[in-house]
Amino acid sequence: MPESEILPRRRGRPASTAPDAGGEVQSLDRAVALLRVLAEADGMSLSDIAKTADLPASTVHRLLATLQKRQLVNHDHENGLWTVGLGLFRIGAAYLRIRKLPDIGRPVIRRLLHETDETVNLAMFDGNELVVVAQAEGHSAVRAFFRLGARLPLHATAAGKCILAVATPAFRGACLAQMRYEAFTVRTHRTERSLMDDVGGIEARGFAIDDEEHTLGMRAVAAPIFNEWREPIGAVSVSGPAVRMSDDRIQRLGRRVASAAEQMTRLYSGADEVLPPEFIAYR
Amino acid sequence: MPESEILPRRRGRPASTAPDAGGEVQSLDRAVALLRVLAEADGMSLSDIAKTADLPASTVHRLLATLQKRQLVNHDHENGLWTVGLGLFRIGAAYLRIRKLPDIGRPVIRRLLHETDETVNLAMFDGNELVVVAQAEGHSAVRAFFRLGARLPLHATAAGKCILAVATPAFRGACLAQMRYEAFTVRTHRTERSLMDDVGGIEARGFAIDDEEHTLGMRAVAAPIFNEWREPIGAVSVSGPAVRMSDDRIQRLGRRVASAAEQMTRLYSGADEVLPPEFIAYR
DNA sequence: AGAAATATTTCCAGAATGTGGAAAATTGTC
DNA sequence: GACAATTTTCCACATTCTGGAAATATTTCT
Repeated sequence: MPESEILPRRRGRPASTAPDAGGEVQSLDRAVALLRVLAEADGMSLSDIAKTADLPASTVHRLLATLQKRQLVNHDHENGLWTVGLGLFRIGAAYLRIRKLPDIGRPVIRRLLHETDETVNLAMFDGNELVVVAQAEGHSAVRAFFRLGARLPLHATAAGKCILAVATPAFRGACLAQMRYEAFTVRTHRTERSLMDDVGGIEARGFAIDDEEHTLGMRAVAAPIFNEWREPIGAVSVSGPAVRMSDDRIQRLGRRVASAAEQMTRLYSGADEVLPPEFIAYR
Repeated sequence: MPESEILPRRRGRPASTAPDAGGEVQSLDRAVALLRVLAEADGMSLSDIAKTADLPASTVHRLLATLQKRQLVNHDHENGLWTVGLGLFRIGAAYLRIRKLPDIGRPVIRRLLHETDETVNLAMFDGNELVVVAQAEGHSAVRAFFRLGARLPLHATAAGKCILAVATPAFRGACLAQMRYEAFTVRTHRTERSLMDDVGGIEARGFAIDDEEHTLGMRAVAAPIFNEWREPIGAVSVSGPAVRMSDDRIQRLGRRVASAAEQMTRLYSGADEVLPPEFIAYR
């Protein structure tokens, strides 16, 4: 089990380094340009769009008609104006769900890696489980144990336990009710009592500790990340071999992880401006 | 209807009534299909996408490469997975017409969440469909069923039914004519008669009720939000597990949702000034 | 370790498909 | 009422897209 898993690398023929390698689809490229034009102004006539995009009206009309059928643009039949459609919003909204936390977290975990030289994981909580969505690997011999997309058990990882610690009592109860207490090592919590004794101390301390509970010889610390409603949406963790993770260093790393998590919470909920203003409107 | 205004009418050759008149651009149509696929999953490989969209891998690759150059999709060079991109979000978010309501509604739904401790959804109606544009999730074990960007069926949700209830007879007729009555649960309305019996009582009551019609075990209440012309532009709903939603509580929540909707109507139609000045510029 | 299977990217001949000028059908203006 | 402006459709032409196959890599067998 403690085999250092290799990250899933890219398969297939590698992309050439040429700047415009790969395909070029003219009609699609033009359609995207039209969407950009439409996004600037709210409601344009066909001829205005054609003029702005520098394309013949018939071509613009054909592209818009196709987009309209897919609901990516609206065409007001009263006044003939074209606008960006709800369908586009629907697709665009998926971006927040999928990419917001990883995009925000990447620079933070990168700095964490450089400071600690241990593996850093960023995991998202989807209501049932934690999923690793970004990571930075330490350069040591012992490498990452979770790969991108790996699921972290709530009862046997620092990330999972810190989520339990900050959840509402009702939600925590629901999680505990269906907990299966799979035993990964001899130190894995196997009863609710044992687990909750551990979890109870996390909130005051500010971070959770995994003391060889998932993998023998590995210790980790983690802290939760919140959204603007103060709901935990994920966690950041630092893990390394027990020989390097003395109790003393665990405390220092724990405080560092907690401050990194706080920073990500601030970024995620829009306190600081690192993302385009559109983010703020729809969080 | 006082429709004697000198509204600018549509100019140019009128569109034919044929359903698929106008242009068809295959490559663009396919690209939109790919975006839809990507929006559903969080990260897919090329071959998965090709399989799902039922297109040859080389074609998919060419389209994705074009979209990537325009930032509409991301391609992770580490693991080769494709996701929806920031550019897509930026264009979708530029949909100014749907921007005003979420901005206004956010504080209202936040208070609604704190008062009720149940999931609150704010959806916008664009004449064809209802789309969730903001939400506040309850802290309980049972969570939201609709996420941002989700489409709400008119016949099987409280939000949809309250829109039908306040629409003009002509518009309601048009909606009913193309209603497909998809059955989500055993309680979903499956005939126009059944649906309209329900809808008929909504206006007098002030709110609509979804009694496990979309999801078994879930009940919800909703009320419509109007613009300054008294046209319904969206709805706010509160939903929770049936065990917590007694008939008695449904009545109380319904009245509360109705008053929240009224407040949003007032704010939206400009009775009170709560928005920052820069907002005006975008209207 | 080598072979087979799987995956991504590029290439290219062939033709399907998109292109855009022109015509048709309207509304607005003088 | 004629003319200008605008949107939509039409259609001949060849540009542009298509998709099978090859190239190049990783993962999994044997």
